[in-house]
Amino acid sequence: MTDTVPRPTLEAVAARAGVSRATVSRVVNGSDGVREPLAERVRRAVDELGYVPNQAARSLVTKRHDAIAVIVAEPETRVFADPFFARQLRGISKELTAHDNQLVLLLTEDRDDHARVGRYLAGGHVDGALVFSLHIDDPLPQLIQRAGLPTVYGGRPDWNGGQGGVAYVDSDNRGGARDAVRHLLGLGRERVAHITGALDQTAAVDRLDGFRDVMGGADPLLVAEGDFTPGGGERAMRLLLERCPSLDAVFAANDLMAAGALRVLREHGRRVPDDVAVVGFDDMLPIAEQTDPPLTTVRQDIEEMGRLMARRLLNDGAEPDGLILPTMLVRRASA
Amino acid sequence: MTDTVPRPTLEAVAARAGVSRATVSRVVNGSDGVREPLAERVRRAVDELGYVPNQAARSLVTKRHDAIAVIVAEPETRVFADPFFARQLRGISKELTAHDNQLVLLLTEDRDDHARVGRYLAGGHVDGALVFSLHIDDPLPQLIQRAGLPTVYGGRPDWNGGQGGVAYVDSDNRGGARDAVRHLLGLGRERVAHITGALDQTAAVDRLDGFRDVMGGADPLLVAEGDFTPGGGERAMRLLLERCPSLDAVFAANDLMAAGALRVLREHGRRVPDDVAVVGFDDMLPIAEQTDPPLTTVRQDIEEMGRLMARRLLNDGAEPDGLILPTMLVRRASA
DNA sequence: GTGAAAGCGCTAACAT
DNA sequence: ATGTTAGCGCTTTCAC
Repeated sequence: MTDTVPRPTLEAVAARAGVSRATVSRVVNGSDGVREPLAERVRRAVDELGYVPNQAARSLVTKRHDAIAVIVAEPETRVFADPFFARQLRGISKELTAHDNQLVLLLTEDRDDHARVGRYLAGGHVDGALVFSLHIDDPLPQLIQRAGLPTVYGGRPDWNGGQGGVAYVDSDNRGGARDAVRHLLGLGRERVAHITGALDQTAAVDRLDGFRDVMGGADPLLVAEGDFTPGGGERAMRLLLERCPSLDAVFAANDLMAAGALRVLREHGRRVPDDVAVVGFDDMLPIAEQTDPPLTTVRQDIEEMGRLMARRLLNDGAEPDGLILPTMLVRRASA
Repeated sequence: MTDTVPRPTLEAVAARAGVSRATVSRVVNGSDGVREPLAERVRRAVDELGYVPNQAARSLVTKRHDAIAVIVAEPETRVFADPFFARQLRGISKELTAHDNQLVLLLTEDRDDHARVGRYLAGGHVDGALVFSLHIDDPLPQLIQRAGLPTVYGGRPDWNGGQGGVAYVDSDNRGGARDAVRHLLGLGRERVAHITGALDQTAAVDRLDGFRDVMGGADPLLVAEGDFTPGGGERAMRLLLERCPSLDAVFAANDLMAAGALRVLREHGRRVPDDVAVVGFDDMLPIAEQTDPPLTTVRQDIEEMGRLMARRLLNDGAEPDGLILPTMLVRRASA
């Protein structure tokens, strides 16, 4: 790494402005109590020297870092196959930026990474953590709790978080699923099937619960387990068609699977929505708009979710409980 | 932000091990020259206390941060509509992790952000920068150069970078485009059209150049400008169909536009590939595999690109020149 | 080989 | 209102 020219220090600015370091520090940090003529002199010196505070030195004494870690635990490539991740990141980034915080991204794929992340968090580089994509039984939360950092989870964790519970932000997966199924029922459909997501993620479980809320004790053969991938959606759709050829509607736990289902339906000569109506979940563009026919789906505001996670963390609004964002049914041609 | 328990310091470890701080420091940093019995005592003390070095204190003296900034300049939402971004990030993350470096993500959308980023880089928080998604005339490179940080660009920048040139990693856009067009010609197609990307990005320009390398002075009406979005692909395809109803092949500068073109073609009753053969660029899954018919396209290894960028930066292999990665034609059903 | 001591650049009491 | 001073926790000469 090429050496960078030594940057001016507080001392240098103080000398140039003919004041003490403390005064410069006050001006730089916007602390009041420096009279105008002086403050102005300092500001000029700062400009002339191109002074920028050394963050390491500052952190050393303040014990703050103005940085938070975003941890995405995703061993599979799933995250990278959809824009979800990028959207949340963007929401987070916006909020963090507004509060002058930096975003340190920690991507983890396997156990080794977990240890590394644990060490990093314990190392006191960041003021808090935002955590995503947890699967049931993920060891990460324990590591994080041990590090004793304020943390907000993205998506309802599967464990209660002990005494105080845990701070998280999630979409109203269950309510959204109910809306989807009710919409199908409202269309006059009678045999509504469901393709679940990977059931080791709470989002999948919650959407399944929503489906059941409305369908009650419907034929269990109308539920097929998927995994949130297009391939999984295809397999599940084939299975459903085999088990219940008479089905007239499908609610898939995400758009990717709905797209897969659409293909299988076409392959089997079923017209959508005439023969079978299809609803997805996410409103993930460009998927939802590009399917044939365009997908009716449940929209969740991913970016807002990211923003709110960051906001809670920064406000120490990280009160240990869940914040649930509303979803919205978006009608297109598939149902 | 809840206060975190004070963590043990070097001093504490030294006391517990009955040695000096200097010795502990040596052991912790793997410096040789500490005899075995002692070293072991220190290691035990570290474990027992759960000591983790304070990075701020360390940086203060070493002036290194073991962190690099990844800057994604993307005012539009394009990045977020495709998995490109996430893939590159993943490659970078892997490489960085292997070298015990952290990834600080800087997302920028507008001019204000640029100033912020400039300040951040100048602030000496990171040891280097990786920069993406530049558009022609982007002011960012200047800011970065002024900060004097080692930098590697993702994708060929449009400016020479002055004296020494500039370090970057890019796919062989031009060569890939040539392969695509030759493939079409090899299929016996005679009127090959091209839908370009946003021509303020070098990737789009290079792909267009590749097209022209092969097609020579073909009818200029066979080239329509797109913008890398599906909508842009649709518009361009309509235009092309209008101008040259006899076209029998299309090379789109990315898969998203190819998908749009496919829809328009179908809408106009042209069969693919029988009437019109279509080739995309990127091999962006799940897009390329999910279109109807699945897309023949030019694959670029995005993750590898990210990895190499990081590697060059860390090795100070940031020699000021370009590294071009090969592309590969992937045949599916559309051509 | 090991320890003592001098800072790195900054903030925050405490004086004045 | 401004300056003086004592560290923050670590690495790194320099003695021993």
